[in-house]
Amino acid sequence: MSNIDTAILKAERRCRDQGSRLTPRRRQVLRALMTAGEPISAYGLLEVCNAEGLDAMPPMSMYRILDYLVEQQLAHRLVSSKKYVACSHINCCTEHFQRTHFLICSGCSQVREVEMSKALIASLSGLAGAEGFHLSSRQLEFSGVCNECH
Amino acid sequence: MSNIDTAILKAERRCRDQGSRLTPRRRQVLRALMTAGEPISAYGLLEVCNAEGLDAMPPMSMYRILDYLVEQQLAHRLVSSKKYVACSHINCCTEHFQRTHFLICSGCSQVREVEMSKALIASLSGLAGAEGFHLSSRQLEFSGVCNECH
DNA sequence: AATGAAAAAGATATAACGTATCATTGCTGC
DNA sequence: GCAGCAATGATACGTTATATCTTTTTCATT
Repeated sequence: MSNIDTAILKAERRCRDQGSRLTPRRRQVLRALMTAGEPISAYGLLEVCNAEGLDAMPPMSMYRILDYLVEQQLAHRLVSSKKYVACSHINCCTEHFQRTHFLICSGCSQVREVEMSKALIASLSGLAGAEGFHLSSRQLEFSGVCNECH
Repeated sequence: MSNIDTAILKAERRCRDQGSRLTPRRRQVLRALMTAGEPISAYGLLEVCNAEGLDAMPPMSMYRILDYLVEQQLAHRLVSSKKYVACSHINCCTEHFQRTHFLICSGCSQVREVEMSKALIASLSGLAGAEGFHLSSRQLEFSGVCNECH
């Protein structure tokens, strides 16, 4: 059984535990997202899914499904590139990180999804506090270059 | 002389020093941006400018001018909201920060533009390094709530 | 099984954001 | 004034995202 199949099973369980369902459409999108293996746009996913023979899905449905997957933390939306990635931690954890960041390689589009250290959160909150702000961002995105591309 | 007028003068000087010009159109957009006082979209700015009586400007021109202003660091683009703000430091510094972050209040849209501390940069770079990445982001955006809205 | 409420998905239209390309205008140094 | 370059205008189109209404599916209850 492939990694992806295992992940789908885990995702199904997660949805059920949350009182919702990983429907066939949602499963199809999640699988497409995992298969892509790199950030992909909503319309890119649409193309992939609609090439798979099932009836054509309208954009609205794709956005709804992506919203759902993001809500369930099975996927993430990268605001800096307007693309989506499957969560890297579907297989490894029952609970998702509270705060995450993404290191996005501008060479190869590879994305590393990393938990924020307590120390980093503390220093960010401190900085914000000094300016009279209470932070609420749960996700940060950094662009950079990975070792291979460097 | 208003703050904005002073800033325009400074901006003009900055452009001249860079070997370029703050043309009437560019000045008009920069002034509109400063007058708005909060993040505003390219199309929002277009409306403002086109309401001012001069000939209508096409979207393309607005984007070009915004690109220019961002390049000159007279304005910044907030990727998380697809909006633009005038740089807060036109009046106070000759050189702009190398790295900046933005604290964006989700209550009142107020934006605070802050220089990143060396310590923060160091801890971010460290984290990225541990993941085999070399950071290149020069701008981070945090959403949060300001004291007044809290 | 029939039924009704709620969740999900489909259909259609349109809004919002952004860029490619080519033509025209205007500034600047000779 | 005129050549060359920077800036702007005009037109068209591509991409991303949402509003709204309808239909289908699911699932608990009778």
